Amino acid sequence: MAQLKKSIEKRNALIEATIMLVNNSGFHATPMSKIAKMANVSPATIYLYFDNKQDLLNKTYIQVKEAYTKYAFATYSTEMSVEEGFENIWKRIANFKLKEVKNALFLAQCDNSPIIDETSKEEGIKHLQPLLTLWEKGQKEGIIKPISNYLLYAYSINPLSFLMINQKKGVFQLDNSHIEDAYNCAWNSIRIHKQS
Amino acid sequence: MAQLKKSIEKRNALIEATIMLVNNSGFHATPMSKIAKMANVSPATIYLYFDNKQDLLNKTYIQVKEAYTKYAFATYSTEMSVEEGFENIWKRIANFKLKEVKNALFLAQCDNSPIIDETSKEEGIKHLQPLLTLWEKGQKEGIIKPISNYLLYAYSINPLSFLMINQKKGVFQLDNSHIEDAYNCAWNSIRIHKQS
DNA sequence: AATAAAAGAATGAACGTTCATTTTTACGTA
DNA sequence: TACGTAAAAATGAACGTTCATTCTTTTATT
Repeated sequence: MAQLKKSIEKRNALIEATIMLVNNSGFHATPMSKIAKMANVSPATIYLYFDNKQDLLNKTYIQVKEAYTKYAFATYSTEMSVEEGFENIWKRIANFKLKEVKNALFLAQCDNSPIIDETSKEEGIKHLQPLLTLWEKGQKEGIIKPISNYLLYAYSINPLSFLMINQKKGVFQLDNSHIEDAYNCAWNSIRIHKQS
Repeated sequence: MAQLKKSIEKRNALIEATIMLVNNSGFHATPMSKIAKMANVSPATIYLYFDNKQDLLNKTYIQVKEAYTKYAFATYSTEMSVEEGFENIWKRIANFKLKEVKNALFLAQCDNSPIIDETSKEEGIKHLQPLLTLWEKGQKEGIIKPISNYLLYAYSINPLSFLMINQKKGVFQLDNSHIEDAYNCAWNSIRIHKQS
């Protein structure tokens, strides 16, 4: 791989095209030639920026995942209370999925299939730490259920991916009132309820 | 396609092989030749049972989905109360995912990617009706939140798929105590809480 | 003019599917 | 029961296409 000069635009066009085409057809059903065409580039040019097709996918995944986590925590501060902090992070994540549908769909598909190298996936998960720390704090304070992080994530964050996918199909609209309902589901599923 | 006689075994072997290989590599990365080899059959033989590769995948999907929904509702009766009925169905679903890991993973991957025809997916969803009816009843009784079916599903049922996938990776173990925790998350997320 | 970037055509491997042939099964006849 | 035969089922090799990647040439940059 050579030094890239004025070519960041081209690299971005390639990543953009990859996202679009993978969303619509899946990775293996998307030929390099199509990616090249959509990015207005020769197929050979892709190989100036990426080692091969798998590398293109991995790098795309990591880049999108980083943008996602960066967005998720942009307005969060560790000074916030547990409930306030959770609501803040959750709504940022929901917002990302509303605004950046393409990117969110791409992540959902990658996370649910074996097309991404396991090492690239780990690379992408790293930045989730602030949320895990917040949960830990909430558990110490008796606000969050004392259960595995995987369960907390499965019930409070992951459902948004499912809603995304169904929104894409057009059978469901994830508008602002639904977002509020969804937030209540998420929060109710992980918070501790006073005994009845 | 001709009449199939003693060949149900062969058909099943093909479907079984498809599930295994798609789970491990994804659909497009699984050549027909490998499916044939794993089923101890010639590649050409596949075409006696299925029209083409896509048809093989669709039929596999529908068959597994039907087994799944049949299992899910096997012990449910409409006489049950809403909470009882929900717990019954939920735990059957969880159980299916514990016992039939291969099948559950296969469904999760198909449901989250564009590899299955939309018509086949609709075919697979049809059998979920009893759960939707139960929710409707619960909403009338003021027990279940008055929100979209998609939200109810996203928060109470879909998280199990995520937990599945992470179990397969070996980073999480979905044992009986986790199941109980997960059930509480699910139920808390969709039931109406008394005002605080 | 020299070097880097990009292009398009070429290459070779892999794959889905089909074809020509062989093997197995079913069954009527002796 | 044993045999012969026609249909069904199954096979392995072959075909044609697609695709990732590389090679050679052209274009842009310094």
